[in-house]
Amino acid sequence: MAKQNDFFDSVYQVVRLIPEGRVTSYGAIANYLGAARSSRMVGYAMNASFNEMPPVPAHRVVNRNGQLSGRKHFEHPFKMQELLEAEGIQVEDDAVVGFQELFWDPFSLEG
DNA sequence: AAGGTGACAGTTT
DNA sequence: TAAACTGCCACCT
Repeated sequence: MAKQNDFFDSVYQVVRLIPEGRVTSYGAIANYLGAARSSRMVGYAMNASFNEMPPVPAHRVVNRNGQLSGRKHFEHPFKMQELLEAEGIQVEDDAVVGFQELFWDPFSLEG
Protein backbone atom coordinates (compact mmCIF):
# COMPACT_ATOMS: atom_id res chain seq x y z
CA MET A 1 0.00 0.00 0.00
CA ALA A 2 1.59 3.20 -1.10
CA LYS A 3 1.89 5.66 1.71
CA GLN A 4 -0.28 8.52 0.60
CA ASN A 5 0.15 10.09 3.96
CA ASP A 6 1.88 13.03 2.38
CA PHE A 7 -0.25 16.07 2.78
CA PHE A 8 1.00 17.47 -0.49
CA ASP A 9 0.01 14.42 -2.46
CA SER A 10 -3.47 14.64 -1.03
CA VAL A 11 -3.66 18.24 -2.15
CA TYR A 12 -2.55 17.35 -5.66
CA GLN A 13 -5.27 14.77 -5.97
CA VAL A 14 -7.95 17.26 -5.03
CA VAL A 15 -6.58 19.99 -7.29
CA ARG A 16 -6.54 17.60 -10.24
CA LEU A 17 -10.26 17.08 -9.66
CA ILE A 18 -11.00 20.73 -10.36
CA PRO A 19 -13.05 20.85 -13.59
CA GLU A 20 -11.76 22.93 -16.46
CA GLY A 21 -13.07 26.46 -16.40
CA ARG A 22 -13.60 26.31 -12.66
CA VAL A 23 -11.61 27.52 -9.70
CA THR A 24 -11.42 26.83 -6.01
CA SER A 25 -9.72 28.25 -2.97
CA TYR A 26 -6.89 26.98 -0.83
CA GLY A 27 -9.13 26.93 2.20
CA ALA A 28 -11.73 24.81 0.41
CA ILE A 29 -9.12 22.20 -0.43
CA ALA A 30 -7.73 22.22 3.07
CA ASN A 31 -11.20 21.94 4.48
CA TYR A 32 -11.96 19.02 2.21
CA LEU A 33 -8.83 17.28 3.47
CA GLY A 34 -9.98 17.88 7.01
CA ALA A 35 -7.20 20.37 7.61
CA ALA A 36 -8.99 23.69 7.47
CA ARG A 37 -6.17 25.12 9.53
CA SER A 38 -3.61 24.04 6.97
CA SER A 39 -4.75 26.29 4.18
CA ARG A 40 -1.26 27.75 3.98
CA MET A 41 0.16 24.31 3.39
CA VAL A 42 -2.10 23.96 0.37
CA GLY A 43 -0.45 26.93 -1.27
CA TYR A 44 2.90 25.66 -0.13
CA ALA A 45 2.16 22.35 -1.79
CA MET A 46 1.42 24.09 -5.06
CA ASN A 47 4.91 25.47 -5.05
CA ALA A 48 6.18 21.92 -5.40
CA SER A 49 3.33 20.88 -7.69
CA PHE A 50 5.33 21.88 -10.76
CA ASN A 51 7.55 18.90 -10.24
CA GLU A 52 4.61 16.60 -9.80
CA MET A 53 3.34 14.22 -12.44
CA PRO A 54 0.91 14.58 -13.92
CA PRO A 55 1.06 18.37 -13.71
CA VAL A 56 -1.32 19.93 -11.23
CA PRO A 57 -3.63 22.71 -12.49
CA ALA A 58 -2.44 25.09 -9.83
CA HIS A 59 -3.78 27.99 -11.87
CA ARG A 60 -7.28 26.88 -10.89
CA VAL A 61 -6.49 27.45 -7.25
CA VAL A 62 -6.81 30.95 -5.89
CA ASN A 63 -7.34 32.47 -2.50
CA ARG A 64 -10.72 33.01 -0.92
CA ASN A 65 -10.96 36.42 -2.63
CA GLY A 66 -10.45 34.89 -6.05
CA GLN A 67 -7.13 36.64 -6.40
CA LEU A 68 -4.28 35.03 -8.30
CA SER A 69 -2.08 35.24 -5.28
CA GLY A 70 0.32 32.64 -6.62
CA ARG A 71 0.79 33.97 -10.12
CA LYS A 72 4.35 35.06 -9.30
CA HIS A 73 5.32 31.48 -8.67
CA PHE A 74 4.51 30.39 -12.21
CA GLU A 75 6.94 30.38 -15.07
CA HIS A 76 5.83 33.91 -15.67
CA PRO A 77 3.68 36.14 -13.47
CA PHE A 78 1.12 36.31 -16.26
CA LYS A 79 1.19 32.59 -17.06
CA MET A 80 -1.47 31.86 -14.48
CA GLN A 81 -3.82 34.42 -15.94
CA GLU A 82 -3.24 33.10 -19.44
CA LEU A 83 -4.05 29.57 -18.37
CA LEU A 84 -7.27 30.74 -16.76
CA GLU A 85 -8.30 32.82 -19.74
CA ALA A 86 -7.57 29.85 -21.97
CA GLU A 87 -10.24 27.99 -20.05
CA GLY A 88 -12.76 30.77 -20.45
CA ILE A 89 -12.15 32.34 -17.07
CA GLN A 90 -11.95 36.10 -17.15
CA VAL A 91 -9.25 37.61 -15.03
CA GLU A 92 -9.27 41.25 -14.10
CA ASP A 93 -6.92 43.04 -11.76
CA ASP A 94 -5.28 39.71 -10.89
CA ALA A 95 -8.64 38.40 -9.71
CA VAL A 96 -11.09 35.89 -11.17
CA VAL A 97 -14.19 37.58 -12.53
CA GLY A 98 -17.30 35.99 -11.07
CA PHE A 99 -15.19 33.95 -8.72
CA GLN A 100 -18.17 33.02 -6.59
CA GLU A 101 -19.93 31.68 -9.67
CA LEU A 102 -16.93 29.78 -10.97
CA PHE A 103 -16.06 28.53 -7.53
CA TRP A 104 -15.87 24.75 -7.39
CA ASP A 105 -16.22 22.98 -4.10
CA PRO A 106 -14.53 19.57 -3.69
CA PHE A 107 -17.49 18.46 -1.62
CA SER A 108 -19.68 18.86 -4.71
CA LEU A 109 -18.28 15.52 -5.86
CA GLU A 110 -19.88 13.68 -3.03
CA GLY A 111 -23.12 15.47 -3.37
C1' DA B 1 17.70 18.15 15.24
C1' DA B 2 15.73 22.71 15.57
C1' DG B 3 14.16 26.76 13.60
C1' DG B 4 12.35 29.34 9.72
C1' DT B 5 9.27 29.62 5.72
C1' DG B 6 4.81 30.73 3.43
C1' DA B 7 0.60 30.54 -3.58
C1' DC B 8 -4.12 31.46 3.47
C1' DA B 9 -7.75 32.75 6.44
C1' DG B 10 -9.98 34.77 10.29
C1' DT B 11 -9.88 38.37 13.79
C1' DT B 12 -8.82 42.76 15.56
C1' DT B 13 -7.80 47.75 15.54
C1' DT C 1 -14.52 51.17 5.63
C1' DA C 2 -9.75 49.31 4.97
C1' DA C 3 -5.41 47.82 6.74
C1' DA C 4 -2.59 45.12 9.86
C1' DC C 5 -1.78 41.11 13.08
C1' DT C 6 -1.92 36.61 14.62
C1' DG C 7 -2.63 31.64 14.25
C1' DC C 8 -1.63 27.63 11.77
C1' DC C 9 1.01 23.44 10.53
C1' DA C 10 3.57 20.54 7.08
C1' DC C 11 7.82 21.15 4.39
C1' DC C 12 12.66 22.82 3.79
C1' DT C 13 17.51 24.17 5.09
